[in-house]
Amino acid sequence: MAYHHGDLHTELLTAAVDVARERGIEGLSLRECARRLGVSHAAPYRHFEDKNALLLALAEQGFTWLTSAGQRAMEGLDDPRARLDAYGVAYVRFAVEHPIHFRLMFTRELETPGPKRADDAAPDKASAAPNDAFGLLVGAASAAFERDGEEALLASVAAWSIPHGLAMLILDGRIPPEHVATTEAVEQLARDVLSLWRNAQPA
Amino acid sequence: MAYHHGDLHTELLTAAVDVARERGIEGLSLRECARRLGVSHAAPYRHFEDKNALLLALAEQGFTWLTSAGQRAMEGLDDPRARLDAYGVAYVRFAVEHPIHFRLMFTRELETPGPKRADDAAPDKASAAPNDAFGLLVGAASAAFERDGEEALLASVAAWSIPHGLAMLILDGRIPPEHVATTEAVEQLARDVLSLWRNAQPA
DNA sequence: GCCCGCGTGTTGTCATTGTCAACATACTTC
DNA sequence: GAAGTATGTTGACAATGACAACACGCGGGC
Repeated sequence: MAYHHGDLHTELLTAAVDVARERGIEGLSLRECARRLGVSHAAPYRHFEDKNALLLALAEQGFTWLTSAGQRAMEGLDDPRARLDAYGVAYVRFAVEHPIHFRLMFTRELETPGPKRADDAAPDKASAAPNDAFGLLVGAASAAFERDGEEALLASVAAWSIPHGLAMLILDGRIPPEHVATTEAVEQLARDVLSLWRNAQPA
Repeated sequence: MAYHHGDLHTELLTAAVDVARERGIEGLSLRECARRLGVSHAAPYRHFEDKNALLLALAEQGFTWLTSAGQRAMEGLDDPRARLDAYGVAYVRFAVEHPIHFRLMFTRELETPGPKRADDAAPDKASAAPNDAFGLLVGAASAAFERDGEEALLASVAAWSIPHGLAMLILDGRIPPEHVATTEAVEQLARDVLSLWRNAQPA
């Protein structure tokens, strides 16, 4: 399994993130990744079908990490509302700590690989990770809002929109710098925003 | 002023949107735009310094349109809360109706042109449009939340996050299709999400 | 012990693209 | 009518994504 580079597959993933951090996602190129790892320009194609596949793999990784972060944040909390808030804060924090992943998870026109044959046994392994993260949220939101069925979905969308929007705005530099200077500041901002909505208007 | 193509400058903008709609933003190329307009591959460079400048122009156009849409939506409304909600619904609607513009306005690593000389007289004309749209929101949010100064900013961020997050999620196909099938459905969804938060939790 | 096959990596190549320089042309202004 | 400038064109170059053909080295079957 290990050959020239130990594990070129995972090294490509981390190299891609490095390159994207320096040059932006648009400026990411497979050839540059290969160059940094000291392999030839075509080597990546032995591990990823094409550039899009590598980006998709990063997005998948991001969803997995996000799910873990969410679970960790809610660990030990019982109050549904507190759990939902904790998830929200963790969500924003994740976005700030892994901006490249987060952008790839969402911002991208998701180009599903396009199933060559529908009769394949593998049941959509590719899109499992996002569903995990979303499922976690739906559960937390349903409990917090005490809704079921269609209304639970609506509540989930609402509960998702706030941290998602905040995260996006932060990543796009739309929030004044002093509020996003440190991880602590970001968490505080997320908490403030969430609580502002909670107490928004009794009527 | 009008020459070969009437007004190649604006035609390039609309052509770019067309191409982006078909091939995705990543797949947009200046050469393809030129091809469609029947001009040579270098013609666009007489109207935009480079590809990034064209994208920036589209983003600018988007902010202008968004500001208009927001103003139109709030027109005739007096209740601050109603005004803020109207802005939110218009915001989401704008994103759905102009997805390419919206993505370019936000999703993009904003590459400011990088001022060659700071002593130039023009005071940042490029970034005026986003500030208009944001200013409109800050006003509406401050009024609705009855906050001032630093707290008003926080309220604005909160008020911005919801429609922004919802819009992003819709654009990324994360919302079940039946909720985004028509413009009416989208507006209803936006209204529901906003009102859900308003009545979230009295305590 | 030897051979074959396959996973992995390399070299070479092609079309597309962003960008620039040099050149050409039409409209404007005096 | 001439000069100047805005607009377009042609031709080039380097970088990139992607593919094909080839090379190497390790495993299993005889």
